[in-house]
Amino acid sequence: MANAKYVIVANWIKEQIDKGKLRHGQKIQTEAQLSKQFGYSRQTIRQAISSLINEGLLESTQGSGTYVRKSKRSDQASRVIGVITTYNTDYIFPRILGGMEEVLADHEYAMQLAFTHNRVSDERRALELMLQSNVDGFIVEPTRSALPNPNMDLYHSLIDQGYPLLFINASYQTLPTVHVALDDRKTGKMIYDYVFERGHRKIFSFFKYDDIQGHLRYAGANDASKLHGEQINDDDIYWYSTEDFEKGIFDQRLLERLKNYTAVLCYNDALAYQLLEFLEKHDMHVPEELSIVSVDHSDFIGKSNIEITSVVHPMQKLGSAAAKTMLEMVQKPSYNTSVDFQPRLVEGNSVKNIQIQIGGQDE
Amino acid sequence: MANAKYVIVANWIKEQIDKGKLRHGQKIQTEAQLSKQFGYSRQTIRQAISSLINEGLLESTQGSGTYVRKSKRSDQASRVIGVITTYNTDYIFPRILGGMEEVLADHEYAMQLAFTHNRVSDERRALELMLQSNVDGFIVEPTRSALPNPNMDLYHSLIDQGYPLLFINASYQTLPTVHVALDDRKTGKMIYDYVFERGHRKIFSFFKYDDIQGHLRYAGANDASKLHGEQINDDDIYWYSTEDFEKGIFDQRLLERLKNYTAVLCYNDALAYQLLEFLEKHDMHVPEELSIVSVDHSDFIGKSNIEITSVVHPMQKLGSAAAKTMLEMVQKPSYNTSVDFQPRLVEGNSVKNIQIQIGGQDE
DNA sequence: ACTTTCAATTTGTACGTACAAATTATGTAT
DNA sequence: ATACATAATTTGTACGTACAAATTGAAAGT
Repeated sequence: MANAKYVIVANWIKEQIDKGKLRHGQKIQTEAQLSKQFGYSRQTIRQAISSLINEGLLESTQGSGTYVRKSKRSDQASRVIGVITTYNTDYIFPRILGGMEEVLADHEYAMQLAFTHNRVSDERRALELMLQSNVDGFIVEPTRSALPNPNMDLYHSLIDQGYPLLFINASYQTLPTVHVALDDRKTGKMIYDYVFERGHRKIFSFFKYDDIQGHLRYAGANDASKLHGEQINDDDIYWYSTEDFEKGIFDQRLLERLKNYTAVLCYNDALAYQLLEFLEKHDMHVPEELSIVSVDHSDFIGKSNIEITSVVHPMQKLGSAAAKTMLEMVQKPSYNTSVDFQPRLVEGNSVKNIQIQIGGQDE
Repeated sequence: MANAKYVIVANWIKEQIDKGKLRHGQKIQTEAQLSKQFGYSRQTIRQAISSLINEGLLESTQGSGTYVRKSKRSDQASRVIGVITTYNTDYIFPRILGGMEEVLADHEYAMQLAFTHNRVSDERRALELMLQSNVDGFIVEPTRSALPNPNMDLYHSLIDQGYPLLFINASYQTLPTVHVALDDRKTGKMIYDYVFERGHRKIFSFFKYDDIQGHLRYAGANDASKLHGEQINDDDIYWYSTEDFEKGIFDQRLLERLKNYTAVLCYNDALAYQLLEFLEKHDMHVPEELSIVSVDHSDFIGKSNIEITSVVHPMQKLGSAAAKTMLEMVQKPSYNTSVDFQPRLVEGNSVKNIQIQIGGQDE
């Protein structure tokens, strides 16, 4: 190795920054001090510092001193926003991206895109790639937001470096940041209320356990049940993960289980329409025998004539709101106004009205 | 101004490069020569050269000399591929992008995305944005590929600058470049052949006139008709544009017109399923009264139970093939192998077999 | 309490020397 | 003619000095 002296000094300063002994914006030793410390001439020290300035790690002001740069990037805006979502094949993501792209393009910003396929390893790779290619800010749809996330180190260093970070659809619980999302708790409450008000008392639910939206929609449904003096039991819920869904969760046993209920709350339309198809294949009629209510109000229509009653997902609006928020954040680093879209339910013909009695809210 | 000496020297060298007196790859004067020429010390000259090296204009080799860099851009790969498509909301684009993203991410490349909404002004904006943000190559789905394109200046300067440029789905006729696409001419031939072989002789067609795919599929259908000794008349074709389709092209007059035919060739599924819905609303049965064949084989299913017979669009495969081709082009600038996907037809139940006579191919 | 002035500190510019390391050109031996 | 050793050339590292320019903080003045 036997490096040159100035390389030794440069590496030493780098280490100090990495170790955290020198923080962003902090002043480093003066050239004279370093010269004395290492026993090298001031010129050699200057060469070391000069190389680090070129790397963008330091900046110095005549008469004042040399400082650690606040962030590697702030020098020039690249006018590119990094967007990381789980999928693009789904029914809502293309719309979200469309909404974003429109706003970003209007403001002469480009969009850099990566998908995580809801896998944290892909999320890591996506974040690292985008950090390398110098984006101005990050719009991220969390991956497995309800589970411990191994990429928190990256998110934290990202925040430390001053990158605007905005989450859509959900946010990580351990990371207090700005978000643009559907109010999932109220959404859960709304779909429970809807079937309850139409007389349903035996209510089954499908919720995702790896996304925080599943937790929140469950919590909302729970809120609603308690307000009505009801209680959701563990048996009334089917928790599933992304992988479970991909493998397929419907079988004979589940069919038998569902026969004890009159209504089903679905985490989203992807599940709801699969359920609908499954039920019709096994001659269980919707909504006569079983009512279904869901979330997303996607316009993909199954083979049946049933249109599922569901809460509307803002999609385009969510995308454009996220883009607008991000552009605010890029300009004002202090901007931290989250957007929560209030749920709105659109009626289809998937819920049967079985009004037992008028005003019969108590048991 | 009264600049520092090293700034004077640096500016002088810059001028020499700009004036063309020093060309890319050429060796500049030695430090000793410059020192003598300016009457400044070698250290001062070194400082000037050092600043230009940091700007990326020069590079020097110990023992050999200092040289003008070949080009500003090729020095560092940004590992970002620019992708410009018309839409993302459609049924095929999310899949194409998905296929691309997978391959690019696997090779640690990021994807920068913009949509043109099939408008040349948006295409221009997208190209300009991407040129600014330093991408390594362009994957472009042409906008209104059949009409004269006002952005040819940008495409030409892009090629001149040595950017790899790859077109998907279609290509501009005036621009000889690499492409990855479905063989649209054969596709047109295939759908014509399919209905012809099932006895249809009164064949109507819907083709887009602003995309070259429309022209090619029409040409293919024409090829087929001639081989069968038939002739497509002008009255047998409905030419439409992106705007026409958005406004809606189906009306009573068209319905009357279609009653003279037994089969319809559709440019793509977006049109075919709208046509299907329109026909059913007006009590015209498919395929009993009118057969439909189309292109894309999208899996979105209309309210009816009809599944339209159509040529499969490669989608994911096309996306990943495009990404792979682009990565080849980035590595080898000479790479110019286009990929043409051969059409494959998947049968639904939208075409009636009206075999008039066996082997009755003449007239 | 506020401003002004001035000195000390710190980085920036400029020149000089010396030798090391890599490349290139030259000359010599085979 | 080819291979090898050697010299010359050219950039890289390192130290030194000197002064300029900008900032900072303390002292002095109002």
